Amino acid sequence: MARTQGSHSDITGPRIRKAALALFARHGYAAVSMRQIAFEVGVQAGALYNYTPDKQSLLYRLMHEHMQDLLSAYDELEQSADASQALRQFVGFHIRFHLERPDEVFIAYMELRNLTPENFSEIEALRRKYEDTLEAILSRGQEGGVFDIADTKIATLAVIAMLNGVMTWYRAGGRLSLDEVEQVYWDIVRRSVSA
Amino acid sequence: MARTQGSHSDITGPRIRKAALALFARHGYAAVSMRQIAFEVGVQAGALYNYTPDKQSLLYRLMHEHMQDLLSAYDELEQSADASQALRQFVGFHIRFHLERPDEVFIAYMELRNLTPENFSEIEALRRKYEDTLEAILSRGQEGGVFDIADTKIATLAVIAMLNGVMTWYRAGGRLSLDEVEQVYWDIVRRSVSA
DNA sequence: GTTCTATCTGAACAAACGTTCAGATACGGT
DNA sequence: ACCGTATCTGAACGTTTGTTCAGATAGAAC
Repeated sequence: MARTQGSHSDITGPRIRKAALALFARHGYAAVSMRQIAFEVGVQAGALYNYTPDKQSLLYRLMHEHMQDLLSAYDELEQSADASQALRQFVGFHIRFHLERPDEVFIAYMELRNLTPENFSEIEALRRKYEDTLEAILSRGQEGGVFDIADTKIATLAVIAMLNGVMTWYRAGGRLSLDEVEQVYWDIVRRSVSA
Repeated sequence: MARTQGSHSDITGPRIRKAALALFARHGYAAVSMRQIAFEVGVQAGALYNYTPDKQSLLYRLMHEHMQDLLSAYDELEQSADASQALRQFVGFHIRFHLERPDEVFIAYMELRNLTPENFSEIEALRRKYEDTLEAILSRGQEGGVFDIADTKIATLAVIAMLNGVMTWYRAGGRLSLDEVEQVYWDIVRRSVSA
């Protein structure tokens, strides 16, 4: 008989979040039931409530942790003083970080509307914080004369949107390697902002 | 007493689709019930089934009609033989067409996963058809030497992703007019592909 | 003015939903 | 060997879900 009760599973919590992540990404938050998540973990639905107060918090935590990871990972990079170098760095970082976490990324921007207003505000603030790091690079280059950008706010959003597009088609082992993808996108981005 | 029955309402069908469109866009397909849609129309849930065999078909039809509209609207444009002109035309068309239909656009690419496999294939084929029109322009310009593009397939997806980003932030009456938005994006696109 | 029929109501269906909780269980500490 | 407690089960709760359908109704056709 498999061990089913009593053991203080330090691993059940992570397993729940992992299962929820995969299911939310594939079917969408609203379309996934607590019972499906529980089944994936190999547990009854009631047991989930030892690890989350409710379904909404499960979603919020996934998104919050992802945004925190994103920001702290970028912070750990030592940014080049040269704006052009910094931009190249950003492009590479963004592509690699996001391609490594397709499920988190998908959720973090498809399930925003399923957050409560308060939760939404917090996630949105983190996202803007990330966007601001890119805009800072663009503004710096603009002032330094290495970039020629009509509107840095729009350019920021345009670049991020473009880079995010990678995730809709990139597949490991496909026609292009990660390095090639990075190179191609850097080519496009560089020229779209260069003086 | 309001007229509630018997009248062959040629308008109920469109009203159902309109309500479904708005609700799906705001809350997501899975989170919207047939009763909510019916309430919005001012009718009982059962009446919806005079106009759609099921909820899934309602979603599919909305997406299919949108993609058809997109393709036929673009076909009606007389495309310039000059690749650069054609690209500019595409950018303007894409931005305007999509900004005029925020709900349809939102659904057409957020609810793909809620389609049955067969329905998904059909919508996906239409989307690829649209993307191919852009790639044709880029390839033409590449061969003619007016563009310098490393990979036209990626460039196609990158441009469309970038343009789609407009819808996440543009609001009528905001800081920029539609003409200005179009101009800024054309600037970015032009430079990202120019020789 | 009667009949016909498309349209809608209102109730019903089984299934699934998120969440709660008393009770069973098995491990860690003693 | 025993206890204490964290963990999980299993059943239950009240709602809501998509969908069906017999019957009511009102406009169209004659």
